[in-house]
Amino acid sequence: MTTQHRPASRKEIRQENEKLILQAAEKTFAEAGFGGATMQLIADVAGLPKANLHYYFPTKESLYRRVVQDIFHVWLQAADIFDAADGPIEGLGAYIDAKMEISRKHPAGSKVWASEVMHRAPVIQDYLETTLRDWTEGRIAVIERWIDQGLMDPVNPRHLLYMLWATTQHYADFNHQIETLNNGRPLSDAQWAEATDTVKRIILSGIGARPAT
Amino acid sequence: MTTQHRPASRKEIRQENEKLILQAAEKTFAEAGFGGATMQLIADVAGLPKANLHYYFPTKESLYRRVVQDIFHVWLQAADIFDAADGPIEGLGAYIDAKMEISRKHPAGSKVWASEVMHRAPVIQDYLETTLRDWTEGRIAVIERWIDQGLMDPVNPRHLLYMLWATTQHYADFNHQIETLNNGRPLSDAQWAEATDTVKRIILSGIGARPAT
DNA sequence: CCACAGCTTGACCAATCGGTCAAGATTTTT
DNA sequence: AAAAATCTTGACCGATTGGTCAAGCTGTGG
Repeated sequence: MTTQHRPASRKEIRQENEKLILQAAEKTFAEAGFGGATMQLIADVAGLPKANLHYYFPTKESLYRRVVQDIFHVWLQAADIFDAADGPIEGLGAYIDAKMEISRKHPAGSKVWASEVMHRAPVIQDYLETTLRDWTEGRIAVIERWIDQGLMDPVNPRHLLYMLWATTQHYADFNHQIETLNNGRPLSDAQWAEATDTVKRIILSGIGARPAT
Repeated sequence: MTTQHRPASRKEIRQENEKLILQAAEKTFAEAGFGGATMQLIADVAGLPKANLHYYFPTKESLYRRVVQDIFHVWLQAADIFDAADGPIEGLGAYIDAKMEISRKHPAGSKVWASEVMHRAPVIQDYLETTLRDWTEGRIAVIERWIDQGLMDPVNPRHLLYMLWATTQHYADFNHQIETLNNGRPLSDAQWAEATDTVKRIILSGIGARPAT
């Protein structure tokens, strides 16, 4: 039972504890919401005394802000696949794959984001108005190019994007409902594969995507 | 300024106040979450003293439970259209219309539901396991019949349903994000029509829906 | 018109929460 | 090895919250 006790340096301690706290905070905020989560509960999940949290993050709001920002950056990265593609089948297909993977592996992050946006984005409104808006316009331009190239039917790109977000994030945000309707069991590997496949097939077929020759 | 003061009878007073409180509660729970909403704030929105809320609803949780239950019943009603249809184009099309309409008119209700499910349904888990499960199985059977009749491609009906829920509810739950990406303005009538039309077209085309002759 | 049942409300309370603080432990720097 | 900087933590505090209560108010049925 002699666990190798931390020979940790200062920087290591800081990094390790911040990570521990951020993980506990993400989970707790996702499960209880901002108002329902307490610093004491987050501290318990992280295995640290409450006063220690306030040493690293002065206020509950600053901790929450950091959690939401981190999630947002993970989301943005997931979209690089989008650009490297020659057409909608490859690009949108890979994007759906990536977002479904995130929904499966990190549902808590998705829930915190959803909760933040549902409450009118009190802490990340500026991100919505700058980074997200720019990102969205960029992808819309890509989709419009595909349409012009005859690689897909002329559908409204903005609403297509919303549909992709809605569908993929639904598997994270509503995972409890989906589990309940799956007889209380989490989706198996095969079920996740079928979900991803169904989503891809309906959307790609729905927009009349054609392979880039 | 002499507002016709309540000649109200006992029953009328009760109905009127309960409705007032439930409306204020739905709005407040949607905006702040269960933990973030306070009885005092709900009372202010309703224009009643806080102690009066506790007269009609003994605890915050009982008020919240009532709000969620009411929303759930509205949702179930919206699906009657589903059954009366001869095929997917008519049935799913009408269902999408109905749910988009609800998302536009009552976003608060959708948000409360989403929040409840995201937090693992602490108060309506039994509904998920009974009513929602039965409802879902029923609709899956309808869709499977359409597939057998050759009215649409053989897609997994369960994931198709999730896709419908995800997409339509997204316009309510994430209305703030959508508004922000629309230059801070709510969607116009025309934009709502285009959203609904795009969703219907992609999905109905995506599942290869054919008219019932 | 009177007695009773239902409705209203300001004042109040115990519990909990976010946040503070000072004293001690540990590592780094000089 | 001593001084400085950083990290840890139990005890504590003011503010807020959900909920209570008793006294007064208002329809209603006899």
